[in-house]
Amino acid sequence: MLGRTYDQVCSVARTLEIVGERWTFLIIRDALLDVRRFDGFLSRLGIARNVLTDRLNRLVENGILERVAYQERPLRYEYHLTTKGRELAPVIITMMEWGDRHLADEAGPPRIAEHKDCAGHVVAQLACEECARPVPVGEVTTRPARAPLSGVAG
Amino acid sequence: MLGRTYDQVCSVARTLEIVGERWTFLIIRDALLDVRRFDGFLSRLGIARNVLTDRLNRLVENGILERVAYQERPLRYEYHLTTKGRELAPVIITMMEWGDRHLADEAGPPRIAEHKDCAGHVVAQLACEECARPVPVGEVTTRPARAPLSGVAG
DNA sequence: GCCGTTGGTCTGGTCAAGCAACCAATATGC
DNA sequence: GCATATTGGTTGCTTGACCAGACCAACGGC
Repeated sequence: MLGRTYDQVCSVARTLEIVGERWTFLIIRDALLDVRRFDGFLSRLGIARNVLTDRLNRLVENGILERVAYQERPLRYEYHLTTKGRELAPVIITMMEWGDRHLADEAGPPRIAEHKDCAGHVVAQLACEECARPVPVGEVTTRPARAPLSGVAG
Repeated sequence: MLGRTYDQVCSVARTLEIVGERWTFLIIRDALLDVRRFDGFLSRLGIARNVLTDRLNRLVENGILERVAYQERPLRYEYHLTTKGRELAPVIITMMEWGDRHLADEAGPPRIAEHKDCAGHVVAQLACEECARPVPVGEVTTRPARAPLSGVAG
């Protein structure tokens, strides 16, 4: 992120180095809503052109987006989410839910997640593979998975 | 975020305005690991002191952290997560999982989430309230929840 | 009275973000 | 053939965020 990195042995820090820059999450959010072209991102986000260029390039470099030609003469590309990129949807939906719960205005949530198959409401949750039940935030801890090499971060 | 805001009717954008700045997610990650003092964050993160001051103040203003005095003379505060702040844990765990899946090195994930009660492995997942089943990323859409006022964002 | 601890503030330089102008390849209208 | 529009950028300048390090302040211990 920002050229300098967080430089930590931590999957959260590593993830943020790729998607933690300003605008990046919103670009991915829009890509999940089927925005694909430079102009589309530009007009929806109100981002500076050079910054958008930079973010799209970085996302392509990191395998979140891929460039797909949609016409020759002039050669033009669309930016499509890869599988790796689409797998960021749970992160975004989880943020959306938190925002809905804590930052919504009177009108309620602007947008809701839905199950394609049955139109049911989709929620993000933590689940225990042992108990096979949803786990409330208060019941989660984390622990180091391997011998702590440097003792830093997690 | 950055003084200017994303200015969108979108819970993701609103959330990012509060926690989307550089370092903020890592501060919350550390707070979830029971780091509470200025020096603690400072030494674990390698963040500039003035930036840490700024981020802690913003998190307190936004009700993610609260200042709790732990001694008088000199008056010293710890920074504790509020409930609102602790509810960001699913966001961070979801990012951690994505990083584990896509960015881990040979040694595997540095840290894993665990259910306090049964020591089972905790995973983040999307679930349908209708089907009461986990929902794969490919089966989720979002739709506007109210009449689209401006037609922008979600 | 001096050092160490904790939690900052201040300063000055670097680098990212924002904005507007410009560029390039092509299609379209006349 | 020339002007104009469309799409997707690049360039250059300005502003402002981030960084490192110095400094400050309140106190405890010796």
